[in-house]
Amino acid sequence: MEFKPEEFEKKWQEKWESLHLYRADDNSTAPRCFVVDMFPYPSGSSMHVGHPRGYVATDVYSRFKRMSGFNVLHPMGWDAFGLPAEETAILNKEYPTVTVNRNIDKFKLQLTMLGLGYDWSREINTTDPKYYIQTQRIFLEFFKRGLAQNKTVAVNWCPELGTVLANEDIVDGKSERGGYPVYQQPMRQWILAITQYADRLVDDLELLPHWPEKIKTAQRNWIGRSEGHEFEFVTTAGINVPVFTTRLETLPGATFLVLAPDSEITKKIIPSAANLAEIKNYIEISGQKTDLDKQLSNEKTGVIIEGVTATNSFSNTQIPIVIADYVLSSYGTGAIMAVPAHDERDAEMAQVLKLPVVTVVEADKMINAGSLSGETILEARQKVSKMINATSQKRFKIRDWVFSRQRFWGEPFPIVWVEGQDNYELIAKSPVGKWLPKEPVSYSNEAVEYFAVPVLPEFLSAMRLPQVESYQATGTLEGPLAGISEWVNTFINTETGEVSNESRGENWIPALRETNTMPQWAGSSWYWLRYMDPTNETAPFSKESSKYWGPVNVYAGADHAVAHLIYARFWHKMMQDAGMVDFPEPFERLEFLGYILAADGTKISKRKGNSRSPEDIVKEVGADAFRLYETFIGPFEKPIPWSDNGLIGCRRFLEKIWRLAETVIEAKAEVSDPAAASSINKTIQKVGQDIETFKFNTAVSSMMICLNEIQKSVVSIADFKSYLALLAPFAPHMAEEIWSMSKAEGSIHLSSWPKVDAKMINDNEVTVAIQINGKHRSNIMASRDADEATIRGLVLNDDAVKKYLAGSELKKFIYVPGKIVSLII
RNA sequence: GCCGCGGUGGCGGAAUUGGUAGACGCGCUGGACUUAAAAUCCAGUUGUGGCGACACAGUGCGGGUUCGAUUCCCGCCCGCGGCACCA
Repeated sequence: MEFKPEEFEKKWQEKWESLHLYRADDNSTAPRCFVVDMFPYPSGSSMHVGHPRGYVATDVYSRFKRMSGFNVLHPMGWDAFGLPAEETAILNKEYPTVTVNRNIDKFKLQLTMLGLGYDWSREINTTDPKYYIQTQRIFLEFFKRGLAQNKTVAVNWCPELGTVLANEDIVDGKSERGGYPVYQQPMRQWILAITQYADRLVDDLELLPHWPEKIKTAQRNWIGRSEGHEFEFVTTAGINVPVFTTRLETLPGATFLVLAPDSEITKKIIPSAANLAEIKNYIEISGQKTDLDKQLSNEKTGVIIEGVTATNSFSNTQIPIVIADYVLSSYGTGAIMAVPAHDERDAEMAQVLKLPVVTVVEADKMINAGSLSGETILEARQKVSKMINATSQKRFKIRDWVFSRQRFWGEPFPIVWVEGQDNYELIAKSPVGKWLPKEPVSYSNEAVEYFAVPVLPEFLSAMRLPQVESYQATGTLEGPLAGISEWVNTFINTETGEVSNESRGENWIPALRETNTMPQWAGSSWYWLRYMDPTNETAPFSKESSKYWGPVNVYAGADHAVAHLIYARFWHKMMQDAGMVDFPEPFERLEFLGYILAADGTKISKRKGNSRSPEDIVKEVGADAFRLYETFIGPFEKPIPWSDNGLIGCRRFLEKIWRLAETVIEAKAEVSDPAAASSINKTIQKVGQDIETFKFNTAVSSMMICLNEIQKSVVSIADFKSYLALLAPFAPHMAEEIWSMSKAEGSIHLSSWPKVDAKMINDNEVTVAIQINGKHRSNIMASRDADEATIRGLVLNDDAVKKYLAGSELKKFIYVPGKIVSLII
């Protein structure tokens, strides 16, 4: 019979789904295994050959764990909020839900076509109101803890996209999407205080031994914790300048101070300057620089404040104060002591402004530093600290997270604004009170003060995105929701906290709904928890479900080394503090996936049309061969250019198995050849180990080696079934088809992973290599546990060895048991 | 600039508590089958020299340690990824 995968693949896919083969059991006593893929954004352009790489790998892993006796939860979902869907929807004049659902259907079809065994009963979609009402619910926990704040900050405003972008959305000073210019604009924004968790986010990386070191390092760098000292310089302007430094011992070499142009301290000091006009001019110019400008030109600019100096309290000298934009107002105190001898940037500045350079450290010892000369750096640091009464300080690079977007297609904040403190205090007496932070969140607009009031979980349905005709950008800094009056104008009941667009008499006061929406990161910051309890309507998930399923055992995906994986950890830790989960980290093990690149080594992109569709490949070689190739192509974590070349090899491999199956089933042998049995048992061991460690390429290779070894031998049906079981995670359709052809019971995917029969592995006779003066010259066969004398006899009797030894003296004989003999002559 | 990862045949790659480099797959060469082709099967395939047995060289480059180095150490070169004036 010919091998025609197209004739049985669909049949099995439908059968598996109807049998609920991949449903996880919430009440099993078996050990659990929770495997999560980074869920995709269902774009309009459907999947290319790169997407399935990770999904196939986790599918193989999940099938292997299921066969090994685990209660496996392997679900899938959609990260469907965000700009592209909104833009497509505007273009097609349809509600974004229509766009999103169409794309999801397409993606789901593609995943199913590949035989990926997900538990679809737990499918989630971040844009489903039943899901995002829970995202809003979690936001309330941030709000309650004072972690959701409202600040007017300079944000990255992108006029073309009509929105504010996070730093992560900007690449080389331009928007990641579209490559448009980005400008700094002050705006009222929601901020999540991730900096309050910075220490824990660094420290708890220690709890993650099964994360790749490179991801942990990237996170440490991103959070950027540095430990140093803070202290003040006295100035002749009568104002003290606080500075932060990690090199306190270099204070003797501090020859000037530098202030960030936009810092508060600069504003206070410059009225005393003799060259105020020059300074104001500099501040204005540097304020107009975009991030891109700053990256393009690394040349230092700055201006000295004339008529004001600061005291270096160590050397007791007066030093100049400089305003320069290489110092950032957003880090440290917005002011530094400049030590040009020991800091490259300060050195450049000193050169531009011709300021003095004093070397105070040489070969790790202090010099030119008065009483400190000769001391080590650490001793000097401690002494200076005492001398000037500096305080130890920790500082972080990571900033609080700008968490709002001026878009329509995102989760609305569960917040309404009421006018005036009286109204706020009135509402605080209602059940809303226990959801309020210690410090009220408020802002002023045209002399009116507005207070943020959370919408209680039971009334969150009032905060669903409205179904409206137009949801285009307003063209102002505000988002589309600001232009929809039935969204903006509402009422809140001061007794109950209920929100409604109709005032129903007493206790109802006017309120304004928040018009910003959350960024796409919101829904993806907790979704793995929703899989555990996907239909819960009263909470994001139950405590019991998270106790049973959490944490995720294996989380697999590409990219997002910092942003998503830090946000997810941050949300998780907040939820731990809120008592929603009781484990500190969401992902026990992280497997980082390498991208499939286009054949030319560049990124696959729709625009360039440099990729192939999975449909085409499935048509050509079948889903199983495609799956095999996706895993065989190279190490999981390594980026690899796509090439069709190896596909045919995987297809041939399956055809050979198909032919062997026919022979085996017909022959009905009771016992295999010993060599074949040995080979299969060795392979069982190897494949299991390799899948567990995500080395899928060598697992496939070892199955190929085994097939080459057994295809000419007598193989019993039982042994062949063992082999088939190894193949099942990789080629589920064909394995199932042959399984049923051999009249086996049930599905192969619910059968047990074969046990290694150590007795069948014949590894007593081994090849021992012989090296003479470091060169490989010959091999002998020997018993694995032969003693040295026996080996010595065999070696000296070997023809090749005799030839080399003729006329020479054997100086040394080294035997590494079972492996090698090294002779020195 | 800083941090991380990597460099092995024509190609994807395998092998690292130091022990036969190039498994497996693709491609290529020759052969069998066929009227012919496809498919399949068999043999070969790191380079150089040799009809051949075989010899020498060989894991980015230069050194070192070792009986033995793709693996460890020192100094470079190149590529990829991330961060980027963070005091």
